[in-house]
Amino acid sequence: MNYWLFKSEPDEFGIDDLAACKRERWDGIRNYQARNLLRDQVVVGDQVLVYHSSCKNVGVAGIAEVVTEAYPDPLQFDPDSKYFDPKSSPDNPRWISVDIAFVEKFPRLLPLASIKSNPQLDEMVLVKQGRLSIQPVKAQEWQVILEMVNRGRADA
DNA sequence: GCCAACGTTGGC
DNA sequence: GCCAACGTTGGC
Repeated sequence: MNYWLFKSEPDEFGIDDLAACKRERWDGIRNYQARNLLRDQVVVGDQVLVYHSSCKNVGVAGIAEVVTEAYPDPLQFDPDSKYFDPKSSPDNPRWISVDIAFVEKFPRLLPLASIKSNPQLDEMVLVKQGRLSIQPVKAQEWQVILEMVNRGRADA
């Protein structure tokens, strides 16, 4: 079982949307590094930190679980979608998706600033290579993050 | 809205 | 295959 961090823009689709629909296709990935991780390493049962980016409060908002293998992202074939890719074709799809299911919304968002200020998380991909939209998370990093979230819970 | 970091494209 | 130009991401 692997741990990941998936980025979303809460204005488009955030943890609350996932909590409401329980399960959703994670689509629109248009970066090769992220695509390769989805294709080669993400498997059913993997745990995912849902991260909110490009918004007022950036940080980790909750947890989801991978519930399908990678399959072609249908948006790449839809001319009306902003994720349409004219260079892709159904017999040789370029982009893929997985489905994820809602697990938990944190009582409080864990801000990026808190993650950056924790020396135990210095090596996180989020800190070192912030732009990648699908990121591997080490088991140890996952633990540290959950501990930070749980401390916040106790304060609440 | 600015800007740094990074990814992609395309000419050569 | 290099590299300059350009586009995008995303924190602040």
